[in-house]
Amino acid sequence: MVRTTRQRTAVAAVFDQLEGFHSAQEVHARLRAEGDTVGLSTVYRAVQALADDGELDSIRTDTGEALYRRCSTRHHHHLVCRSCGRTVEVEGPAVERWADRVADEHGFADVSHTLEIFGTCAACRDAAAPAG
Amino acid sequence: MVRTTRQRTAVAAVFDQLEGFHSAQEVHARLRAEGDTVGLSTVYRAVQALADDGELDSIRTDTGEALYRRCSTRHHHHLVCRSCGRTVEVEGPAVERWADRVADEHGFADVSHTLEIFGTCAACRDAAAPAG
DNA sequence: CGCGCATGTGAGAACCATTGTCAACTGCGA
DNA sequence: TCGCAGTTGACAATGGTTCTCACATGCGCG
Ligand SMILES: [Mn+2]
Ligand SMILES: [Mn+2]
Ligand SMILES: [Zn+2]
Ligand SMILES: [Zn+2]
Repeated sequence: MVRTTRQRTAVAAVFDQLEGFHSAQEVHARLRAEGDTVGLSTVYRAVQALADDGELDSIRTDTGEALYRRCSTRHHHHLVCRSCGRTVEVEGPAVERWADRVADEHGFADVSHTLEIFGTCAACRDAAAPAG
Repeated sequence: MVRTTRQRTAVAAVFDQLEGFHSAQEVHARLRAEGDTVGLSTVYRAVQALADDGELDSIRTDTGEALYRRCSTRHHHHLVCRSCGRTVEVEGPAVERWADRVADEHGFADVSHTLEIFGTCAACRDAAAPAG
């Protein structure tokens, strides 16, 4: 049976104040900075539990680091800025159907999928452009 | 300027004999077993170089481990069996266009994407089914 | 209200894939 | 063949994540 603890509440609260994806380490540091001490192990357990419950969405960076963000419960994917990390939730029913169909055609069952789109957002392109 | 060395040749050769995805560690062990000694660091550098050249395709496991496999040069995605790791290369031009369009609509440029489909293959389902 | 205990916590160690170091080695153009 | 930039590999270091285990505590129950 799952208990409501100060620590779990604090970790969940962080994601209410934060946009985009953040690592367990980042959440831990932020809590520390606020004077809200929560052990690193506990933060890891908390974000994983939240992700299992579907309250957080998770992705892996190129380096294999796990990032989490609060997300809507409905199935969706992410459009992520390579430069600033800004993310946009996107949906594509047609893609969903395509994935299921392709898997079915090859005899695969219990189908799931991961899909992420990467690019450089307009703000980051403007920032990089020569002034003037 | 890139040199042809015994080690790089050996690593590349492994992927000619192997189906599916394999880790650097795995490749290293296999070379060792064949009496073909190649340093672990060298194997890591070799698979990364091959991936950069587009000769190997790479994905990350749930645990963040990098896996590589020889793949065709044309853009495609993977349908992977959760149980045995068997993979099928799949293509979906419509998905490509959708991803580009979605990114464009949100002002993102230099767009790329990752897409993987997971499921249980027919063979694995048969194996799991009660005998008789 | 407490009690009891299953759950949760956290400091620190362990894990383990990956990367860095650097002296020795070698492919290959000149 | 020479010279050296590119390459190697034993080993150390990194760093994110997980494990350990003694201690703390939420909460159902009496
Ligand atoms: Mn989807
Ligand atoms: Mn694609
Ligand atoms: Zn951006
Ligand atoms: Zn299978």
